[in-house]
Amino acid sequence: MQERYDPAAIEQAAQSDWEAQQAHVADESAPGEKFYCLSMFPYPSGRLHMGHVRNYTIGDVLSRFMRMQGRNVLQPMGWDAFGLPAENAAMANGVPPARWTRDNIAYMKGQLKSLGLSIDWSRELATCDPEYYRWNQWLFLRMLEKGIAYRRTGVVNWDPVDQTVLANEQVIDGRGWRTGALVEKREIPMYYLRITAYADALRDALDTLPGWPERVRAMQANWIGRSEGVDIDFPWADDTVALLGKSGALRVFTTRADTLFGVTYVAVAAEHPLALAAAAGNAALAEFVDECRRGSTMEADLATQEKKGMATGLHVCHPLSGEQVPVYVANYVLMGYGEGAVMAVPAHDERDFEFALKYNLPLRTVIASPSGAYDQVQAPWIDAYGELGTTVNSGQFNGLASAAAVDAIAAALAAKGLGDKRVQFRLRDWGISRQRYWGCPIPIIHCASCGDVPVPDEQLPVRLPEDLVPDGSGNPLARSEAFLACKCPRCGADARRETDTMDTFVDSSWYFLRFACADQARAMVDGRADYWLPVDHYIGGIEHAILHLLYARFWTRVMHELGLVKVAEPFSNLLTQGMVLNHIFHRTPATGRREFFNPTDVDLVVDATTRQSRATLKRDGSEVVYEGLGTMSKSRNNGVDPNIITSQFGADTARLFMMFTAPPEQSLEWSDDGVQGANRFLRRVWKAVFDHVSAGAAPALDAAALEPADRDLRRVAHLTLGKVKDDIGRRRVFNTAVAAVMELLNAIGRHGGSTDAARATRQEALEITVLCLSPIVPHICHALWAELGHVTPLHRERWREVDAAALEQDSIEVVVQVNGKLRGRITAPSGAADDVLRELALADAAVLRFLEGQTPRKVIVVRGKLVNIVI
RNA sequence: GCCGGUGUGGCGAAACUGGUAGACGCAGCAGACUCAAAAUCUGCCAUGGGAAACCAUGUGUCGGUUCGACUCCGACCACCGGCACCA
Repeated sequence: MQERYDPAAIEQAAQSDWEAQQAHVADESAPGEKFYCLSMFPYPSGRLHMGHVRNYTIGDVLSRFMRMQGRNVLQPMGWDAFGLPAENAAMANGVPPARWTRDNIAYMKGQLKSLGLSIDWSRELATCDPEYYRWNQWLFLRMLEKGIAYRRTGVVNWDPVDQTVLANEQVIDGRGWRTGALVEKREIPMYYLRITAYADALRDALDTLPGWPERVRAMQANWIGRSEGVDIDFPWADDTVALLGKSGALRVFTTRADTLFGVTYVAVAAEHPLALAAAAGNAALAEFVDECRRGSTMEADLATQEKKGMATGLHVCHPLSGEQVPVYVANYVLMGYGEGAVMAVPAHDERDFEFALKYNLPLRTVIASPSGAYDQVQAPWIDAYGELGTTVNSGQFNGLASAAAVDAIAAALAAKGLGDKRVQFRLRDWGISRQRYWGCPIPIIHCASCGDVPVPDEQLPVRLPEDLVPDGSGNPLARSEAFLACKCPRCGADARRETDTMDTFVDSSWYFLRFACADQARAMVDGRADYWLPVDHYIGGIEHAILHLLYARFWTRVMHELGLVKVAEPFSNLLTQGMVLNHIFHRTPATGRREFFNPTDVDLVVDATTRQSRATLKRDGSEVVYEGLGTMSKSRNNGVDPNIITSQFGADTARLFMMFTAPPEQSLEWSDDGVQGANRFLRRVWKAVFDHVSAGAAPALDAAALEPADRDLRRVAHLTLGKVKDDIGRRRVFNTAVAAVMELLNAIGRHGGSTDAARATRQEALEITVLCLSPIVPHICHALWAELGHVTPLHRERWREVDAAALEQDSIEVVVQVNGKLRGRITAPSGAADDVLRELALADAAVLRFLEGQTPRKVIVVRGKLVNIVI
C-alpha cells in the first residue's frame, strides 16, 4: 500500500472501475425494492457552482447508502436547457442559444463526472431535445381538448423603446434593463393552464405527503390560499346607467360579508371597464389610469407601493340598503385577482381604513368588539378593528355573530339575485406563454378563416429553428418566415404559426417521469414510469418550494387523469437544501458602477472585541467594503469554482466538506480552512489504514477474547455503525454522521495495542470506518476497502449489522442535579433500578454539600440518565 | 406589504422525544519532532471571579409554563428565502 494519499490517482481509478462495471446503470428487473433518488436537474449556465455540488452530493450519498441497504436505485441526470440566460449570452456574443447551451452541457457533464456521482447516464436528457419537448406539445394539445388549457389576455411588462416583453428580472426599479425606459403594463393574448381547477386537490393532497418538510407544505397551502366568501353585485346607480347606456351591476368578492353595511365606497382596478368608461370623459382620471398602468407587475412592488386612488364620479347601489356608494379607481386593486373590484369597509379593514383617511371617506362602525376594545372606530388604526364580532348598525341583521351574519346576508342577497357564496383561491391559473425564442414552441396555427387551430399530432414536434440569434428587440421567431409560414391543418390555406414559446417550468414539470423511460420513442411515458415513480427522495433548493414543486404536482395530476401514469403525487420525500454562501466585497469607484472582488483576492480581518471588520485587497493592500455573507453568484463575484477544489484536493474533499460543514437544510458558509480540514481528515483515515495494513494481515476476531481496551473500541465502532445508519437513513443529516466517524477514528488512534485481539478489533473498526464513509467519500473508500484485504469491490458490499453484544457495558454514569443544577456524577451498574439510583445520588458527597441537611421535597429519576433532587 | 424560515463560544456547528449546553471540526495558544519551515503528533481553548477546588452567568430580546427549557407558549428585534416572465 502506498503511504501517501493521492486523490487524483485514486479517484480516476475508482471512476474507471465503476464505469467498466456499469455499476450505476439502473435496471427495472434487478432485485430489491426500488429507490428513485432525484436531484433537481441543473440549468446549463456554463459551469457548475457550489450549490450544484452540494445538491448532487446529497443525492449521491443517499443513492449510495440505499444501494448498500439492498435497494434497486435509480439516480438520473439531465438538463433544464431552455431559458433566458441563453438568449442573454446570444445577445452578448452573437452565438446561437442552441450552440451555447450544448457547449455548456458538454462542459458541465465533465464536471459532474469528476465528482464521482453514481448517476445512470444512459437516461440523460435535455429539455431542448425535440424528442423531449414534442411531448410538452402533445400534452398541451390534450389539455386543450379537455379545456384545461385555454386562451385569454394577460398582463405583461412592456418596454416601449425596445417594443418587447420583459421578464420581471429584466425590470429594474420600474425601468427596462437595456433601455432604461419606464416599463408599462400591456394586455396580450396568452395560453393558460387551469391549475385553479385542481386547487382543492393539490391542497388536500399535501396531507398525504408526510415526507415533505412542514414549511414547504405550509407555503404551498398558503399559496393556494382557499377562502370562503360571497360574490356581491352592486347594481349600477342612475349616473352609471346613463353613462354606459344600459343597466348592470358591479361584482365584488368578499370574505367579510358581515361588514356589508359598513361599505362607504367601492374600488376598481385601473383596467376595469367602469374605470375606462369613466376616464373617457375625464382627463384627470384618464391621466391617473395611465399612471396606474406604468410600473412593474410584480406583487412585491404592488404591495409596497403608496396606495393611491381617484373618484370616478360614478355610483353603484348598496344591494341591501339601496344607498348610493361612490366608485373609486385604486392602484391597489388588481384586474387579475377576483373581479378586479372590491367593496371597501374602512372601519374594519386596515387598507380601506388608510385609503378612506387619505381621501376623506366616511367610516361606519358595523361590528361590535367582542373584547370591548372600542365603541366607535376612529384613527389611529388598531388591530381589534379587523376582528370578528357582533353586527351593529346593520338594519335587520343586527346582533349576529360574524359567521351567522355572513350566512344571513348571503341568503338575503341570494334571494334578491344579487349574491352567492363562493370559494375563492389565491392561486391563479398558470400563464405559460412567453414571447421568447429559446423555448418549446406552442403547437398552434393561426388561420384567417379557421382561427386558432391545434397542430395535428402527426406533425409534432413543432421544431424550434436552432440557428436564430436574438438581439433584444423581441422574439426572432416572429421575423423568421421559414418558421412562420405554414398551411392551416383544417382548410389548407396559408397560415401563420404561433411564435410564443412555453414557460420553462413546463419542461421541468415532468422530466422525472421521462427519466424512467428516456428511450421511449412512441409515447410520452411507458410502464417503466409506474415501476420507478413516485420519486422516493427529491433534493433541491428551498427557492423551488412553491412554483416548480406546485407546477410539477399539477402536471403529474393531469397525466394521472389522462391515464398516462399511476401516481398522482410525484415526490414522496423532499429535502430542501440550503444555499451556499460566501463573503461579498465591493468598491464603488468615483466614476462608473460598483466593482465586486472575489473573496480569494481579499484579506478579511475581524476585530474580536469591536466587531469591526477591515477588508483589503491582497494585491495592493487597498481597502474594500465588506458586505457580509450572501449566496454565491456571478453578479457579486463571490463564487468558488468547484474545479479548483477538485483539482487541488480531489472530489472526496469537496464532497466531505459539503456534507460536514452544515446540516443539509441550512445555508452553508464557504470556508477555505474548512476544505483544508476535510482534506486533513481524509489523510488521517488513509494513514490509519496504512499503519494497520503495514503490520501484515490481521487475525480473525474472537469477541470473547478481548481486553477491556479492545471492548471499548469495539463498542465505539458498533455505536458509530448504528448512528451513521440512523443519521443518513432516517434523519437525513450527514454532518453528525461524519462527526461520529471522526470520533471513531480518534478512538482507533488512541487504541494502540499489538496483540492479536487488538489488531483484529482494529481491523473491524477500520472496516466500519470505511463502510460508514463510503457513501460520502466513495473514491478513497473504494481504494481502502481493497487495501484492507477485500476482493469484492466496495460498491457491491452491503451495510453491516450492529452486533448488540458489542454495545453492552457493565456500568453507566448518571448525573445528579439539585434543583435542576448539575452538582455531581455517580457510577451505577447498568440497568440499576430507580431507587438504587436515588440512594446513590442522595449519598453523593457533592450532593450532600448542597442539601445542607435539608430533606428533599421530591426526587426525580430519569432511568439511566439523571437524578434531580428538589429541595 | 404578505407567506415561510433562521438566530447557540473567535468561527461552522451538536444537543433527535423537555433531562449533563458547546460533541465533531476550523481558527488560535503552548509543547514535541525538525538545522529550519511545512506536514504530523500531544495538551489547552464560552464569559466573569479564583492559585486551585469551585462558584456565578450564559443558547437574538423581554416575559411565561415546568422539578428541569436551546427545545413548549406569548410579545418583540435582526437576518435569509419566495411573491406567479430568473431558474
